[in-house]
Amino acid sequence: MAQKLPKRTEDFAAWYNELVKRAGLAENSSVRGCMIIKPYGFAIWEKMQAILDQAFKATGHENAYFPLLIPKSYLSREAEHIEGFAKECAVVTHYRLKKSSDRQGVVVDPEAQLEEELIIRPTSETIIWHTYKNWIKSYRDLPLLINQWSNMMRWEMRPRLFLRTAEVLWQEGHTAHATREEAKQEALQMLHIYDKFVRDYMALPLLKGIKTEHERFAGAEETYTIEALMQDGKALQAGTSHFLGQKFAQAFGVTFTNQAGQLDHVWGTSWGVTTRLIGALVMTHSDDEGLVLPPRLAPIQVVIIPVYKSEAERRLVVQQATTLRAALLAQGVAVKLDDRDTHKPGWKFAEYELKGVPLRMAIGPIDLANHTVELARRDTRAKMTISMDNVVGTIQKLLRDIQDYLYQRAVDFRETHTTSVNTYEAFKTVIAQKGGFVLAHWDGTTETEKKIQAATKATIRCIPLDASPETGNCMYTGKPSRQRVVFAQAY
RNA sequence: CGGGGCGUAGCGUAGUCCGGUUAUCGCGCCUGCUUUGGGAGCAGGAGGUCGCAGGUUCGAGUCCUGCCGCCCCGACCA
Repeated sequence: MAQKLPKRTEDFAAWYNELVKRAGLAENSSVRGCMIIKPYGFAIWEKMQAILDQAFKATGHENAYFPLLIPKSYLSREAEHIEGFAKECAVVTHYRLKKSSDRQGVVVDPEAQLEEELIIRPTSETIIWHTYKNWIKSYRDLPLLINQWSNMMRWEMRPRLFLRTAEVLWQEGHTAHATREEAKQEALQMLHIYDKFVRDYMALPLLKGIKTEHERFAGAEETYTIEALMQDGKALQAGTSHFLGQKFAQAFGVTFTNQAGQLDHVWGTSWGVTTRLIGALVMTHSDDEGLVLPPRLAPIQVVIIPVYKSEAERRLVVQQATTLRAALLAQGVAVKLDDRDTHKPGWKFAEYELKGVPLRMAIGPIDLANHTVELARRDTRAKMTISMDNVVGTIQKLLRDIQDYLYQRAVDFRETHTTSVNTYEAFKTVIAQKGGFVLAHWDGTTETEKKIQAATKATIRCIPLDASPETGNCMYTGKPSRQRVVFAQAY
């Protein structure tokens, strides 16, 4: 008898942690803060990569690869940027080891010290803009639309699987443009690509908005964000897209001659999403039985489990299951037939529920006699017996239904966990007791923002992009405000 | 880096206060038989430098000193 997961309502953090490990997504490694992404978790990331990569290429971006190591001096070029990242950089100082004096182990060879230390990239703006200086001379070289799939490292104080790790897998896009307007459009375009991906594939509704000055990316002129709401009422930043203005072009001397023959600095953007998306996926849809995956990202969409007693029954059932698997594969359904004889059906039922496989098909002697199969939905846990004749069509429809249902359920959750307040007292109560997104008026100053954060742990997640203007007074200072902003406690 | 806690089999743990034959239990693992439509049962078996290094003692998982690692809370954060 295997152990149950902790309950979400009792200990959300423990539930999440156990679920990630038990479902086979990832585990902690012997290097603090660095996780091992296991095959099942990596399969989800590969699906995410494939879909996003296609969307990037469809909008004219090309993939490239820049070095992991960045000369230290590059990071001092853009003042705000270094301010934001200096505290969490891993530094390479030597290039050789040697046997220790007791011959038992190795030590760093003090004679192999680097003249200039190298920084493991916390993000690649600096080395990329250093390179762009050589690539860009004329308006004819623009726009330059580059993406890279890579890893980066930020020495986080308190790591958590997928949500906050020291080493992170991600993609980072870095583009250069001839005009302010074009760069800004690019940053917004990529935000919309993220939004569409997260909504359509991850079945997760998002809030699109602008970060306040306080929460803005170090070195950006404007940061756009997509914010998701988790089941425990905390917000999660799922992706960001930055309009860099001319800051990095100025810091790295990236200029071009425009059509009028004048020299100007180029305009930049950068945008990225990380394996944190997997954490968002887990925390949004899953339940106390385990993972719940939306069909469009599930590595296995349907699992077939044969049920039998005798060896003769086993042969007949597996034969039929193999035929059904082939029919599903032919229609592009990701199906797995688990015909291992080393585990019992009940064990497999629980196992694939833990792993969040959207649909389970059980087939046994009774089904062979009745020309049926049993289907079970992971999301609603509903079971149904259907005729074998309709299996493929029914499954395709159910997969679409599950995708839609998960999205709708997440939308409903977000709506019931979004609250408008007009007073600071009401704000504090909602943040402390209910959580979720809280819409309130704010006077636009970092000072007020910091005071509210210090008192309630809630931060301004974003200034919504698509909200209608509404005049009011800041709940904290009473000063005038033109729009509500979104507060929440966040990961 | 500040505060708190914990290191005993692959995992989770009892024992540590108050030192004493062979270190407890559960899960998992292996073998056999019976089982197989919701995490099977019975029987047998394997698996341990008690985090590391010193010290006290006739005797240390247990007491003392130092070190290392991990977890939780805070500051930080995609």
